Amino acid sequence: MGETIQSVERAAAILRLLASGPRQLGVAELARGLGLPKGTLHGILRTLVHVGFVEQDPATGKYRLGATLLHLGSSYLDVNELRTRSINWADALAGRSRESAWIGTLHEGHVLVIHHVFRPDDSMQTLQVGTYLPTHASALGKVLLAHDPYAEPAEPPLRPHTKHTIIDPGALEEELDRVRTRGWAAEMEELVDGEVAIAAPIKDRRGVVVGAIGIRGAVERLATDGALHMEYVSYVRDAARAITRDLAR
Amino acid sequence: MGETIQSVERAAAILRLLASGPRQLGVAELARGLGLPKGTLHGILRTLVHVGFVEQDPATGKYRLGATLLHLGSSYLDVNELRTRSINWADALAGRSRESAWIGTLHEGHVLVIHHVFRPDDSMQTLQVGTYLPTHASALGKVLLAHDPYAEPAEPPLRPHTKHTIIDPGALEEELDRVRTRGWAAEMEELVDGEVAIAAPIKDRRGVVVGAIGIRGAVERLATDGALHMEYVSYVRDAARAITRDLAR
DNA sequence: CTCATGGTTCGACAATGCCGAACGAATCGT
DNA sequence: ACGATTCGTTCGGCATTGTCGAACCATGAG
Repeated sequence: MGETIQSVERAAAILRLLASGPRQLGVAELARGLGLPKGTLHGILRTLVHVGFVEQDPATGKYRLGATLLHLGSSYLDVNELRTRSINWADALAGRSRESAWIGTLHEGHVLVIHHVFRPDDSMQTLQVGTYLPTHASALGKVLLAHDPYAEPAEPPLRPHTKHTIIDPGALEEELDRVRTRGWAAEMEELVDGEVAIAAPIKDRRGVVVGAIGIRGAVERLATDGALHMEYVSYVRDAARAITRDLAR
Repeated sequence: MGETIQSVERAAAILRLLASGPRQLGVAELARGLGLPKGTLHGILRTLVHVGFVEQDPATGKYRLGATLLHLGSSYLDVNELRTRSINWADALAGRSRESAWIGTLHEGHVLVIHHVFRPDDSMQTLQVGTYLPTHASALGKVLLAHDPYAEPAEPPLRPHTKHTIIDPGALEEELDRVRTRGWAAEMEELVDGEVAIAAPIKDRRGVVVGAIGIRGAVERLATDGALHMEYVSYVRDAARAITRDLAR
């Protein structure tokens, strides 16, 4: 056995491809996308259907992700120590700031949202747990990037989300320096127009940054004339410090 | 190739076993649980780690689920038609009833929660999307069970969650009959003490039940002297009918 | 009505991954 | 402090396992 099991790796590639778009894919499309013969793919797909990781549309014969994955994903949240330890602090942060609170980790070049508390007194928000945020255009991402030992500033080019998004690698590096020295990150309408965010790093007992926590809300509530209200910054930093302390025990 | 690919099936079994408990498991434990040689498992685990489905604790060497699964699970939600079509209705239901709204599907003998709207004006609730509810002890489960062609009342024995849980198979069958004729299900403190729930079926364009929608809240708000307030029942049934109509288009 | 495209089946070949025993490290119990 | 377990990991031979490509039907478009 050389290094890694071929069929399992291929199965994972199929799942990732199915997850990459909202569309459901057929055998032929997958074969083209992965450069594998149709017959081979069919065998793996049959197995994935059997274990519930993939579902097949009875009408068209095309394939999509299965419900078992949803359950496995939520099981991951139970195991995740960072999340279980920080849930209460995120609730408190949301309550004190009266804005939505977020917790994220670095994962494959993106910020993976592992917890999300809605803004109090404001329903009609969709939950973002499990989704990706861009590292260069989010407060959480800047914090994680700034403290990542491998300093991987996501694969260029930096995609602009609004006209305020930092797309110049040099400017991003300067911004990350500021984040490092200051200890927290701001994001001024760089991901969504009209929304700003604040984030601070969470460290484990050895001092390495394992995640970030922050809030996000309308610019008119959190800032005046482009300057953040510092009370919100202290809320976020307090929460981050509390979780860090909690993880050290 | 007989029927299904061995290594992929084994990989899935590993993931399910890791998801079954909050604890992280070692190679030896997995080998015992699955009846496979340690060496074999190690190879599959190495691959699962490589694709991010599994993480290994650097300290203890034990394995736990990986972050990629969380992202795959949330991707499933994007693809799921029932969910995308019913989100708005669930929001409306939660708003009108001022209680938490839930949408679930039958999956491997459990109710899989695919959407969950918090109760308005009440933060500090943990999201339940992706978790399982028992079929025999939840309003959603009763609805789904009552209309399941394969009529699988979950594997006995029926586990009691409170002293009101229906644990007698005969009594459950009677209850399901009532649900069928009445068109909706009630659950009076059968899952959690002090909480009641109401649910109604969602059908696709062919008329088969593909899911259920309902609300859940404190018994003192939703009922008086053990009798549900019928206005809540109509809220739920209205929402279910609206989604059914929506799916038919 | 034809043709292209999509999902599925099949059988032969050999590459692939399974297995069991052996290794070194860590932990537990005494 | 020291054996005795128990753990995660490595390795190489064997045959089981999965890969491959061509052939098979359905479906839908032109």
